Amino acid sequence: MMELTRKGEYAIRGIIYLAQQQPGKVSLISEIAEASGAPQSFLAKIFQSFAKLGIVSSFRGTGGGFTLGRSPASITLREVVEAVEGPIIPNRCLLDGGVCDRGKDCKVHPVWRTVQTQVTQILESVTMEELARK
Amino acid sequence: MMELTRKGEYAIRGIIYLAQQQPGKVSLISEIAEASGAPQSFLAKIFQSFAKLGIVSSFRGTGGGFTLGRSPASITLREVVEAVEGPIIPNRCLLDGGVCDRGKDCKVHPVWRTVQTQVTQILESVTMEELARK
DNA sequence: ACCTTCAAGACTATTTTAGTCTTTTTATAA
DNA sequence: TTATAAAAAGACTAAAATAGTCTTGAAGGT
Repeated sequence: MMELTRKGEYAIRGIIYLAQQQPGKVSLISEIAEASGAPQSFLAKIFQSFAKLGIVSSFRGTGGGFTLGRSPASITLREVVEAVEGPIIPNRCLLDGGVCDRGKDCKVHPVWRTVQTQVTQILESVTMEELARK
Repeated sequence: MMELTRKGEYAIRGIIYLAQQQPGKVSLISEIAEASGAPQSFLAKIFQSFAKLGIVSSFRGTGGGFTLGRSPASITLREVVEAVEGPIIPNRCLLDGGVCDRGKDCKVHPVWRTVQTQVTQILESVTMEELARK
């Protein structure tokens, strides 16, 4: 239960790789893919969505590739995970402000809310800067 | 991310329904299914596995059905969830004692370990007795 | 012009989820 | 002892999510 997908793993490894490079250094997707053990074209898709979110910056043509879009210290694990896996929602009831069709006296609801809060906090507290340290 | 499946939801609702009945009262699967809004034959499968684990007791023939296998206070949400969804493992690396192919210097590993511990503790601390109260 | 690199979108295979249906076993009751 | 009532077991199916691949296009560099 609650398993990160391969997509999520590749995403994290790829971003950490970028965070470990010298600031401003542009890395090819082929290079990132090899370093993180991810299929290149799959990782390319992931990084495309990161580029849209500003987590990475992309450059085309000769000498192109990817760099981090912001400082490693400002990118949290939560942001990376949610970018590829969607929001952290342990239960459908927690969608849309948490209105559950099972009524207000559902005792399970607040438990999942707690899980959601805790997990979010843990992932929020970890930055790429920390994860990049060797 | 980290979403409980329908199976998990049905399982929880079904067990709570049983926990709300008078101790010793036998409930038909058709009755539990209706009360919990689950497809009967699907819920039957779920309760079959619960019976094997001793979470519920089953009785065949006329007057048969299901009761809780133990006191509601001794059945935790964690037990119910893990019975249907498998162990709480946010990352593959945490399997088999936590040996990750990416080496010991993987900084992400302990984060997922923390998530695992926290979620497990939260679910462990909630019993069916509490959830059954109206 | 030509080459390099990412962007976008269509496509596919595998696995997981979410069930259904049929047959068998066990128990009760007439 | 036969009928009936229920769960157990197992085969089966449909839909969705995951985990990719492949082709073409667009942007930038030489």
